[in-house]
Amino acid sequence: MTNKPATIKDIAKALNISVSTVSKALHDHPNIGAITKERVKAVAEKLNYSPNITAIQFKQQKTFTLGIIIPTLLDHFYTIAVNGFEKVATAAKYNVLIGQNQESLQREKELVSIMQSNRIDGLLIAISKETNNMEHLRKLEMAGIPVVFFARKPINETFSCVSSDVYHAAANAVDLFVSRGHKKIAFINGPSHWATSRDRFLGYRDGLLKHNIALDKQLIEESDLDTSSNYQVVRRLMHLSPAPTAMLLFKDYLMLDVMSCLRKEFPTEYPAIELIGYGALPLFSHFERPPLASLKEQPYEIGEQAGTLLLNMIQHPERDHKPQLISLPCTLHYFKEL
Amino acid sequence: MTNKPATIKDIAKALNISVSTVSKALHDHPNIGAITKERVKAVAEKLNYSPNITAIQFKQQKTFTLGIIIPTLLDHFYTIAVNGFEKVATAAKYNVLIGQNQESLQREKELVSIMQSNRIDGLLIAISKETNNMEHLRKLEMAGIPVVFFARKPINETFSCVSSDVYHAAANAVDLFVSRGHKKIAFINGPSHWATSRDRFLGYRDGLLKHNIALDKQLIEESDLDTSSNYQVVRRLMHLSPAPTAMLLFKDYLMLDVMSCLRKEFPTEYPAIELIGYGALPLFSHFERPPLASLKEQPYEIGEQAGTLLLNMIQHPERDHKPQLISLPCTLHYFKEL
DNA sequence: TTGTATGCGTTATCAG
DNA sequence: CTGATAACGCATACAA
Repeated sequence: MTNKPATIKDIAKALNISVSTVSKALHDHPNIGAITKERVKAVAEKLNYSPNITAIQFKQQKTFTLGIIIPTLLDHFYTIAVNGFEKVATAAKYNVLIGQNQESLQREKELVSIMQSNRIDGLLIAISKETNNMEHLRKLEMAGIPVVFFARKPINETFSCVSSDVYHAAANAVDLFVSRGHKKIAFINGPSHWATSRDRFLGYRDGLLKHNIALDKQLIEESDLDTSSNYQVVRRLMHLSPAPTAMLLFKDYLMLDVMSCLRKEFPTEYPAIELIGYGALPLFSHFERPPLASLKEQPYEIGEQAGTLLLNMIQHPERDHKPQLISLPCTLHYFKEL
Repeated sequence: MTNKPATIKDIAKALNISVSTVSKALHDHPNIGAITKERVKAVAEKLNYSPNITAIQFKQQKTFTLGIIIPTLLDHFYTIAVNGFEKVATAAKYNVLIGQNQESLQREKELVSIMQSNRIDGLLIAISKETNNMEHLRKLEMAGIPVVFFARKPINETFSCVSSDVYHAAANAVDLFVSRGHKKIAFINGPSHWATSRDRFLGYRDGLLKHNIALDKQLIEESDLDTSSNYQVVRRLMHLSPAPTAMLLFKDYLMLDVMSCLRKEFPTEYPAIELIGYGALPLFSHFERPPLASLKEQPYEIGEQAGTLLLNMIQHPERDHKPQLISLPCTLHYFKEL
């Protein structure tokens, strides 16, 4: 049949009443008689009526849609965050539009523009590694669409952000390394313009300080998060003398590359080297020789809290929303028995 | 400032011309003068005009939005399929709404209903493992919204479906096992009401037949795809005498559980057992003791083709769209040198 | 070549 | 308690 969907007009006609009465009846408006309401609802049911959301969106100037932009759906940290975000969004009757920037600023701008013309009510974003300029996001804010960052945020940018407490996590990792006798603890960090990289570094530095270990710049590297760069960095570290006996890694995905590189290119040294990453990927449980540990983050909760923050900004635009920084604790997750 | 976004009205007022002229000018309508077009576009630019998509959607009775429902974003097969789907959707100027049924029929129905009231123009779906009844999807079709299945489809349902050619893949896997001397080849399948399970079985059966190996029902199991079920099934197989020396597995995620179970509970037998799954997960490249092989599927291409099919149905509703079954070849991907 | 008028489905305001 | 009507932004048939 593929009939056109029924509208309130059809209901009105069927009952010989006005559309406004129908509209009110369907919304249980107080000054509509109980009998009328019932009759309207019965006909609505019979005609298989379902409100035309596009009309409502248009009329209300609200889409009840939130955007979330992440680097890639292939990283479980982000997909889990999406799930947490969707939970609070759904609970508040909002839809979620997901976009992947694929670590490209260009793509990210396109996505923001598409989402803006789709009239999203708010945006949650983990910026691409290329994103060195926040114009496209400031523009959104100017247009009255709140923006919340998560996981990644440049130093000195005044947006709200929800992320992991990577500072204390790094310090804890150093504690563990030191307690296991390590002195040459290398650190491979992520992009240095991110606050979340800087905080990892500070935690690492203060952790070493606490144990009276001098900071050795040679042991600190920065990866741009692709495999060939990761291999390069490991080679550089392993050719130091003495080479590090432990490494703190920006992310578990980086740790995977580090492990592969060590296994293939430094097989004799590898067994003595201990590694700690961030993320605690479940796949390590399938490894026969897992890394020492990983700092387990809370992506689901990060998504939830970011969503709550965003909804709050949307639902109370009149309030003054100072940028907030929220960080959720990480826990050391051991893959080996100690 | 958070000014209201500019509309064509504003542009018209600024130039003292009519809205229809503006509308046409912006669309490069043939019978608008070149000078007028330029002036309109200049003002549009200056006012930072961006069309109100909600109004267009409402007016055109089309949302230019496609839905895709998958079991979970945590399975890379599906996220890659989403990417392929997004590619063709984006190229055709369509947006994509992603939903996860989390293997729940209940949730799937909710998603379909939400997407329907959001007036999606078409739906691509990999049904949940609980989905034994297609009412909610038939309803969509009745409402004129085309539906295409992918990866999973019940036997005997007349929907279009794009999936892997699992039949030949299974036969190839059996060939490889036999060439390596295996005679006791177990098979752990997925839900038996899916065509994609039945086809795997047929390929397995015909593969054995070709090599004159009798089908042994004891060697055939069905998993309901959760870890504890997977462990149970492996235990049952390993307690046969003689136990199988090779196993063909419905999916790589199942293979991961099989490997863990074998490693933990059958450590002496494990090294002699060879495994082949479906999917060729990249994570196996990080394993020191990877499985024998996996049947590499083409999720990206599956997403693309399903998207193309769907767009075709949307853009040419007048044509008669008989349900099509498309299957894309798998290739044997070896993790070990043979 | 440009302008005028209409309608898409809904809600809200106001009048009865 | 119910009804008539305007308005949201845009595209388009039709008029000028």
